[in-house]
Amino acid sequence: MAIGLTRVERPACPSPVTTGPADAPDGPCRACAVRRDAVCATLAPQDLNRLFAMVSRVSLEVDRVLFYEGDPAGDVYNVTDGIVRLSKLLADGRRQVTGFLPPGSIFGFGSTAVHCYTADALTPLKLCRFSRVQLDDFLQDFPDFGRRVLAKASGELRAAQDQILLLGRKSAQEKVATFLRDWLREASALDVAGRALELPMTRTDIADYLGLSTATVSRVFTGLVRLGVLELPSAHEVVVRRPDLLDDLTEATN
Amino acid sequence: MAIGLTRVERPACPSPVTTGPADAPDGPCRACAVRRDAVCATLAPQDLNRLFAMVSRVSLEVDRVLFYEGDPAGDVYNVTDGIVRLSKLLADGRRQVTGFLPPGSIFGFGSTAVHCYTADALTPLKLCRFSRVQLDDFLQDFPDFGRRVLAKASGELRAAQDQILLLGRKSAQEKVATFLRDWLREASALDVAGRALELPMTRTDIADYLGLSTATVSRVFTGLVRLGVLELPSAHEVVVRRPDLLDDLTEATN
DNA sequence: CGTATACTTGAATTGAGTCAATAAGTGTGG
DNA sequence: CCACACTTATTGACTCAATTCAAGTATACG
Repeated sequence: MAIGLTRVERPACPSPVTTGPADAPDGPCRACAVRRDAVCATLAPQDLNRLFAMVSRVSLEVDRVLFYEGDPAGDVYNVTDGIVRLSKLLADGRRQVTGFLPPGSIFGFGSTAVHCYTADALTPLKLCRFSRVQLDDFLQDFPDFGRRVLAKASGELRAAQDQILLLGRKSAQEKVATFLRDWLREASALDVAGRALELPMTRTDIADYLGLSTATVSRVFTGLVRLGVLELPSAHEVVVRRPDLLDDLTEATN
Repeated sequence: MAIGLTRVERPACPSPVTTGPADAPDGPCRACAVRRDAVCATLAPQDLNRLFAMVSRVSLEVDRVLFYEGDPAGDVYNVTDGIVRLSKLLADGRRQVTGFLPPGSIFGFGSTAVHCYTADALTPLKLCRFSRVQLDDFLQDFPDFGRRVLAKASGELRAAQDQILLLGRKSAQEKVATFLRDWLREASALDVAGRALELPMTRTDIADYLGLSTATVSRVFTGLVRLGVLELPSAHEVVVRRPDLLDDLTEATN
């Protein structure tokens, strides 16, 4: 089996736009889109204010890089808007996307001196940034906060193990079907179901996420259309006509 | 590409042997093999005693199952001796080994109602078992304990992401070389280097860990012997003659 | 010491990749 | 508003790495 080659160059200007706490919605955090999901969800209002006073808000345009694999690490991020793309590279340019993080996710915790993946903006992003030291203080003072961070971390671990199963043992069709099913689930938790679903990532992103080539991803997509499972109004929109069939295809029963 | 098929049946008797705290070494935990690595490492002696009073010690023979994927979850485990094998199955029997956990690892934390992998004994095992409720109490009372649990969890996450890169983008030879290098590193942290290294797992385990077939694993092994990188005194012993070459093979430079 | 299990190796097959050509969007500026 | 350039997606023809199938050989164990 040959290996996907997606060479990624460093863009000229990776610097994100940073602003202080001031520009956040009036009652800070009150109007936050991930108020219910994020690690800070169970903090009392006054504690939330204390946390908010420590964070800086970060905005990032599409494809801008937050940090590169190998950069010195020290900050923790909480996604409030948009989707973060995490990826790793091999020396010869082969890329593996390790995750697409929706709002409510945190990343960058972990105690390595350098980041072990690149984080960039799949869609326009808004993040809360705080330092590991600040995280540590909060873990100290608010056990429930720590519990929620641990819960997020173990959720990520669970997802990673599912991805390991997918990458190690599933066929191309099963991989794509699983990806679409999961994306559908995630979206319908927020969006309205039934309508066309937006796929913000490119075929290359999907291929690098599933350990395939773009050609194969494309072929499987058209195959699913032929089967009547999907419609593709455009390259970045999917209508799942038969969620039941899609589900069957995520895992052959033999 | 076809998919590895390793059908796994439920053995008749999966029940582990459990004993109370009583049978532990005299000053409990004092003589524990993972005293320095485990989550409990930084607890003060009296806190350690409190923790020890809560845990039950579990012993497991080779290939005995601790719990199955899908079993109701509720306990957390700390490996003190031996190696735990974690694996997941697809409906048709394809297996993916998601990890081999050495002493000092914890697993089973995470807040799902059921376990999302099977845990069994790759080698004779000794574990500390405690409930999630007890873990929670400890997180509440000892922030430093919580920090160490989080550090373990993020270490596992990092390892999982490395495995995702390996499964998604590496060739068979790169996969096997990476596996051997990592195993060597891990062992030399404990064992004496230079001598024959024990590989307790079968070729099937390795194949299911690397997303390959046993035939391919076997062929790559003999290939590495031909290259002068390895010697294989027996199927479960490796001597790494050229660690430098092995390292080069973990990732093609193009 | 025989029987089951695990490992190796060869031959043939195949799923997914590479390479390459077209098609379809997406902008940008005249 | 259209023409040009550029990127992204689809599709076909061919290739190849890893699989399956099938012996044959070691190894372990009761």
